[in-house]
Amino acid sequence: MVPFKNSLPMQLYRALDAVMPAYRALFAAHNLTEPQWRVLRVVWECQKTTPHMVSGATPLHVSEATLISAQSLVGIVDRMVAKGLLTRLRSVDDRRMVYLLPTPKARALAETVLPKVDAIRADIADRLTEAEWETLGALLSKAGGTKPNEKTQVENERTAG
Amino acid sequence: MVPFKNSLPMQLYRALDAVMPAYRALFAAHNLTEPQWRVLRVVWECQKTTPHMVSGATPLHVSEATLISAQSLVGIVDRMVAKGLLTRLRSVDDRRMVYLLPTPKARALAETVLPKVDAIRADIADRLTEAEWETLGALLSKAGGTKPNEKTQVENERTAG
DNA sequence: GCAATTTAATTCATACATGAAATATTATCA
DNA sequence: TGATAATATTTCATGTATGAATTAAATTGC
Repeated sequence: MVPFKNSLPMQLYRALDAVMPAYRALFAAHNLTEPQWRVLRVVWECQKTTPHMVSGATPLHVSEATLISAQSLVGIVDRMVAKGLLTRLRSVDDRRMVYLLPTPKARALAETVLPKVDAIRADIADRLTEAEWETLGALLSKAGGTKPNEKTQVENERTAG
Repeated sequence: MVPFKNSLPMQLYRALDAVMPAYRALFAAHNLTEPQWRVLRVVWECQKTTPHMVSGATPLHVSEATLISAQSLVGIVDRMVAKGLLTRLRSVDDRRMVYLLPTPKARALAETVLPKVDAIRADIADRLTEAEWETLGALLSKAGGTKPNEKTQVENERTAG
């Protein structure tokens, strides 16, 4: 029987434990939690890539892109709205729908934090070669039951939305 | 800039999202949460591997082995005690110390669940070859900045902080 | 020998995760 | 057309994570 600490979940959790503190410290320095950053990043990306297609940033889309459940998202967005980072806009066409929009403050914040996030990423990137990163990514998705070339759920939703 | 979804954290979270539901469903079927299972497993292992060395199962040890912070562990252990799975025993030598002991009920539970956990693991194991698993493990620890025989993050955090 | 520090466990406040269920709205089809 | 199903979001209850502070006991320095 595989020792507990060599199990796939524990190896994954350990890897996360190793890389996340640096990111979280950065986010905390900007009064953001990690989930809040993920939401901000996705909402910001949606605005940037499709400036006129506000419909991209529905809670469902953000939920899928961030791997944050819809229920969790409610509270996260609540707090971000309270902090003046997001606004909720209910659709007139389909009043079940809500659009999440970044405020100017949020956009500025994203543009401040993104380079620093990338700096951390670049630092971590040095630990492996290009080829190794590629192998790791492929093995991770394979271990997760997703064939390398197969589209992920998030991707499908993305292209669909 | 690396797309958000191809970042190491998101790849790790996706892999966890892919493998954990099966485990969590099993744990839930036995009225356990995932952290509770981790604690149970470690406490049970300590008992099993060193039957007379009760001192192995201190909260600190469990915290390090499970990657659960000491504060979180308090509540988790509280609930497990309430469910009759653990008993807390305070040391007479050093009254700051507590030993966590599995009840007979907990031991029976562990022996019921462990084979099922291993069945899930075996199922997942088929997705990669032996060599690939080894590569994945090596790359994960390398990506985490930990050389194979180096101490874990939790330990480092402690000694560093 | 005792003040200062360290250590182990815990508490507290805030934030997040999860399954189940509720709410409101729109789509389906017999 | 009107009951029913599906969809998007939210609420609720319970459990967990995290940083900061607390308590109690043990160790160290002087």
